[in-house]
Order: sequence, then C-alpha cells, then structure tokens
Amino acid sequence: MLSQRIISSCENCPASWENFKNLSEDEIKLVDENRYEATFKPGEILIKQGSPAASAIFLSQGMAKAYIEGHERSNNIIEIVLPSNLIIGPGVPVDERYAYSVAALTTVHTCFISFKIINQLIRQNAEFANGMIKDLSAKALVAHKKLVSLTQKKMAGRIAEALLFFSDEVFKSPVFDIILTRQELGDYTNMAKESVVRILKELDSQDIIKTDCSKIEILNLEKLRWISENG
Amino acid sequence: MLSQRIISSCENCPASWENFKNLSEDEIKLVDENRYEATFKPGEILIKQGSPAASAIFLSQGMAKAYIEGHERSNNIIEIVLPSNLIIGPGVPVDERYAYSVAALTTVHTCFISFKIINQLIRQNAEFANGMIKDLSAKALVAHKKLVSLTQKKMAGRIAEALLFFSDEVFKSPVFDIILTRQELGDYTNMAKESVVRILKELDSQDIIKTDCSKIEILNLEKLRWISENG
DNA sequence: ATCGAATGTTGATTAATATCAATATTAATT
DNA sequence: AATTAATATTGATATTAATCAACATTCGAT
Repeated sequence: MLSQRIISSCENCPASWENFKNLSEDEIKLVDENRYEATFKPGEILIKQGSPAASAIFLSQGMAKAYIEGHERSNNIIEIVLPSNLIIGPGVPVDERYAYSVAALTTVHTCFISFKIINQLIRQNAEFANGMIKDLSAKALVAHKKLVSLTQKKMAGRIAEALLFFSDEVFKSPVFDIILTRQELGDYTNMAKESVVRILKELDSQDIIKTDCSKIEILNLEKLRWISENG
Repeated sequence: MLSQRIISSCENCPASWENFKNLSEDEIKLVDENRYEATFKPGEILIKQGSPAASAIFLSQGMAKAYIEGHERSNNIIEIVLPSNLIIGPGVPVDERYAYSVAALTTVHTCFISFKIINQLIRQNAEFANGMIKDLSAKALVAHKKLVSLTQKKMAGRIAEALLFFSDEVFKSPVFDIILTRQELGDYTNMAKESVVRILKELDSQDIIKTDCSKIEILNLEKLRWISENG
C-alpha cells in the first residue's frame, strides 16, 4: 500500500462521489483536508471482513471486489466496486464493522475519509444526508437483485447476467477482457469454477459468445439477454 | 381493508418507529395529521411489487411477509415484517417503485404515511435523516445475512436458521406456533415444500425439535444452533 | 354436513450442480 | 531457461435438492 497524493483536490477529482456536490465550499474543504490517498496492487486487501469500519473508501481508479469470506475457501463476491462509488459495507452505520472484505482486482487508487467526518456532514447537511440515503438505497436495490438472481436463476442465467453486467456497466463494449478468473467468476455467480468453464463453453458452442481465455466477445446479445432473464 | 382509527396518536403508539423520537413536537404533529390507518386480513396485500411507492407503511399490530414474485409461483419471502418497523422496499428512495410485495400473515393494523412527508422531514431534520440511514443500514445487513445464508448454507442449515429466527426474534420462546405454511417456510428458506417437510421430520426424529403441524418446540437448542451455523 | 380447494406427507424419479481426479496451460519466481 | 504454483479444462461420479405422483388431511364456503 503506497501513500502519495495523486488527486490534487476533491473539486478536481474526476471520480468524485456524486453526493459531494451537495456540500458547501467549507464542507468540501473539510473533506479535502481530511482525506488520505492510498494505492493498492492487485490482490491486496482494502477492507478485511470483521474489522472496525473507520473510514469510508472511494476508488478514484481501478476495480475491486467485495466478497464474503465463508468457511474455508467458499468466497462469495457480492459486488464489483468501480470508481466514483462509496464503499460502505452493509450495516456499517449501525455496528461499525465490515460485513465483507474488499480486495483490489487491478491497481487501485483510493481515498480514505474518516466516518467521523462523514457523520458530521450527515448531521449538519440534510441534503448530503439525503444523498447518503439515496446511495444506500441504490446499494440495497443491487443487493436485492443479486438475491433474486441467486434464488431464481439457474447457472446459465447467472453467468449470462454477469457477462451482461461487465459488457453493459463496466466496459461498455461487446468485447472485453474479463478481469475475473474462472474461480472468481464462480464466486461472483455462486457456482464451482468447473461449472463456469462448462457453461462458458456451452455458450461458445452455441455461438452466443466467443471465449478466448480472459477475452470475451458477445456475439448474440438478444439470446444472452433472454438467457439472463429466463435461465 | 378497513379504515378506522385505532391508534389515538403517534406519541401514544406502542409500536411507534424509533426514529420518530428524533422529531420535534411540531414535526410529530405533522406526521400524526397525515397518517392513515388501515386494517388488513390474513392474505390481503399491503404492497404490490412494481407499484409506485407513495407511502411508508408501519405495522402497529400483526405480522406480514415481504416477498418477491417470480415467474409463476416461485415466490420468495425475503423478510418477515414485525411491528415498529418501517416498511420501505429496497430502492424506494431511488426509483419510487416497490421491488417486492407485502401481504398480511395475521390480521394487521397499519399506518400509512406519505413519502412526501417523510422526505420533507429528512430534508429539514438531520437527526431524523441520520435515523433513516441507520434503519436502511440495518435492513441492508439483514439482506446481506440472508444472502450469506442462501449461498453458503444447505437446506438443514437454512431451516435451522429460520426456526431460530422465529424462536429468538419473533416469539421469544422455545415453543411457538409458526404462522407460515410449509410452502411459505419453503419460500422463506428457498426450497420446495416437500424438502421442508422432510427436513423438519429429520430434525424431529433426531429429537432436536418436536413438530406437531404448525406447533414447533425446540428441544435441543445447542444442536439447532450448530446446524444453523455449520449446516 | 358436504364439497372443493388448499395444505401436508411420503416415496420414486429426475435434474441440477458440486466434487473428485487427471491433465493441460499459463504465469510467476528463482 | 527451469521450476513451481496457480489457473483452466475435461470426464466421471456423487450429492443435493426439485419434481412428479399419489394420497391424507385440514379448512372454508356453501
């Protein structure tokens, strides 16, 4: 973990959290003076499940995975974390502990801002508090959809959904280099890595996608969407 | 659905939402003047998935189930709703639609309070907004634990967890009348009703619980907890 | 009291998915 | 470049849980 200043200020930050727009000049200055930058290499851990939650973390660059550490190696990736997003585990404002771990997938630049500051801003700025409510609600909706997906879709549907997520939300392209290993893709869709391989192969043989190691190309978007919805 | 006033005022309400304690006298009066009571019979629907979310709902008496309506009859109960709790679907503050349905399990008395009022209070009272943040976070934590349970536990573990929830949180007794049908218990633990029957029978034959239709008695709490944790 | 619908139960069968084992491939490190 | 370690792939097998079918029971509504 390195600590060097890359972002000159919150105002100029290209990956600033949307909710910071609700802050006054003084308030944004407060944030700016109390933030700490850190850089993580792939695989390094930003947040450890169970540890006390002292700071809100934002990615300014890179990608990370939020995952639940289960018994032995049954890790379960619950979210891919992208820039401009507040990283705040479920329940943090209640019990001030992290319910999941977060690890860097790529090289990641981060800003740490103490929850003391965040809490102070919530109490003194209702519009900021409202923005926090919206953010938490959006996160709840994502978690809810994840739950629906896991309980109602079979393996092919979950893989299709994951591929569409990367294509639509992350890389915004039908061709992309999925950063996750097959094991991680399994952790993300809650299945064994062998099953991931088999289903990708199946989708490939049906000309719905083309796979070449980590490179994935979506050939038949319609069909993939259908599988995601109905699989 | 009946509409008669049972609760004289929010101040006297025995099932008032904790966060209302953060309101001033004027503010609580505003809530009180803008609330509508309604009574639902078992099976009646309080909230329909997909409908616009106009009001926050609180139970003053009774129990309800929040569930996702899937394809055909694959309903998935995501939460048992108890008094004193704000019913606000995940994502409501964002897209103002309900992501789940809520139906009464018993006769249920409710208060409806328009989100216009709630939103106004969030904007003018930072402490109330903070309470809302805590509430949403607590809900997120519950959803998170549900996800962990579904992804990491096998059927016996999930049933054990559900029984402990009813014993510990709802009825606060080792003997209770589980209000859910076997089908609903399956919807709650994400398994077929036949599997529910089989696992309850198995637990019964091992003298861990005693089942007599809807009546359930926990005989060996230690073992049940072990199954819930490690199953 | 009677009928029909929902609920509960049981066993047999099938489908979905994980696990195991073996091997190939790629990446990382000396 | 050689050696290890991680990752990917494939087939065979085992496990888990759903589905199907048959029937018993309970519950509501005539």
